[in-house]
Amino acid sequence: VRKSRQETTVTRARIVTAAAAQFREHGIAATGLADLMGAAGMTHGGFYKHFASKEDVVREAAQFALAERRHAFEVYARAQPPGEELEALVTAYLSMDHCLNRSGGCLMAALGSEIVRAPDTTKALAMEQFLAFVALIEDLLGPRHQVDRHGIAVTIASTLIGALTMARIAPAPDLAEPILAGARTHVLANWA
Amino acid sequence: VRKSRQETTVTRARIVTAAAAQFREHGIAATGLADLMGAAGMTHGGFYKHFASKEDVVREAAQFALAERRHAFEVYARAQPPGEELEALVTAYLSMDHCLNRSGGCLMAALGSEIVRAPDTTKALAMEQFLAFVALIEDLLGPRHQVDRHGIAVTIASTLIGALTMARIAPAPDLAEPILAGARTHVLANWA
DNA sequence: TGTACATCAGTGAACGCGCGTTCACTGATGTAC
DNA sequence: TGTACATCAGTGAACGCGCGTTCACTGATGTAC
Repeated sequence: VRKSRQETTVTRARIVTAAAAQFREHGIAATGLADLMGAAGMTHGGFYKHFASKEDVVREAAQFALAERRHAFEVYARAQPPGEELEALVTAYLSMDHCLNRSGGCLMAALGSEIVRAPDTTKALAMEQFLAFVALIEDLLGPRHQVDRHGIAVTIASTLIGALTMARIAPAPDLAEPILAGARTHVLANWA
Repeated sequence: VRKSRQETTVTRARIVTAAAAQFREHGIAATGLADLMGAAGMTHGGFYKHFASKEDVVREAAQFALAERRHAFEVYARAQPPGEELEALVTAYLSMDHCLNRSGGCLMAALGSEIVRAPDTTKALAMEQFLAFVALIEDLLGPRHQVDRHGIAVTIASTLIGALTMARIAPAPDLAEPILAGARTHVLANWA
């Protein structure tokens, strides 16, 4: 049942999208190729017509998810009134919506400690995307911060990722909320 | 080859210690019971004389590792000259030593995103330990911070965990170092 | 433009492998008298 | 205190299962003339 070149491209993209969601929802190790292909609406056998190995799709899914999320945050932040961009980004990142939406949220918060053990090529690509996110924050930083803007942006990004991960460890939303709120309050108090 | 009650207790503790190191080094899903028991100097069959399931030893290893690390940080910090305790803790947590020592370091940074998917009992225990770490930081916070000390401590703890995780994603130490240094500088500038 | 053939996306069965868990067995330890 | 028996920590083989990967096959798509 050969498919046209255009259909093949679309199918491949559908697998990457499904993989990005499944990995973030259930973790990389816990997501089997059959789960992943099933979520993309296919059987597992066809996987190797698109990718050479599981590690291959992990790399592509990570790249896709990180770039997509960063782009969405950037569009959202830049649509805000001047001077409120950073506050909007921080508030959106640390929202209960984001906390509950693992499969569509930040891949670093969803898979951070699994990426640490990924092959170097995957880690390098994740680091590139992290630094691009840091660059976005740096760009949104108000003019009152003149020295070490990069260091401040690294700190803010780390706080967001750390706080969201901890909030998700909370076994109930009423324990998660104060973690998100605390981080939001103090990041904004210091830098927005 | 029955062992004495005392030996049995020691053996059980050895398994928990080995498990805590193996899980932090290689991840929970990637560590098999055979690896874990091998690291404790036994064969895998004896595992079920001490634990009811893998999830059981995960829970105990997490509890142990988090409590042990927090205790060590507390002892270290309180041994510093008055007023320098928080700076010492932050510096130690964000050191390259800690970054390279996954198997003996902070379990949240090593396994954060795997704990998110653990059963609620494990998540609850991890959250308790996180809040105890937050309480330690709150206690070390200087007297110039009077309002929302808990919120500040939550933010600092999140920043430490997030920054260490990101530093470990860096594929080389020269990319990890500025992340640790940036977070250290700005946490100390704001709150120490 | 039409025809014949090669290509290849997707299916579903099969592969070896390592996982968590169970079990029969061993022999030193604990207990009862 | 000594003896007989029950207990149980640890071993190593075995269990079923699901994993990543391979493969023969199908039939629509792409290509060559």
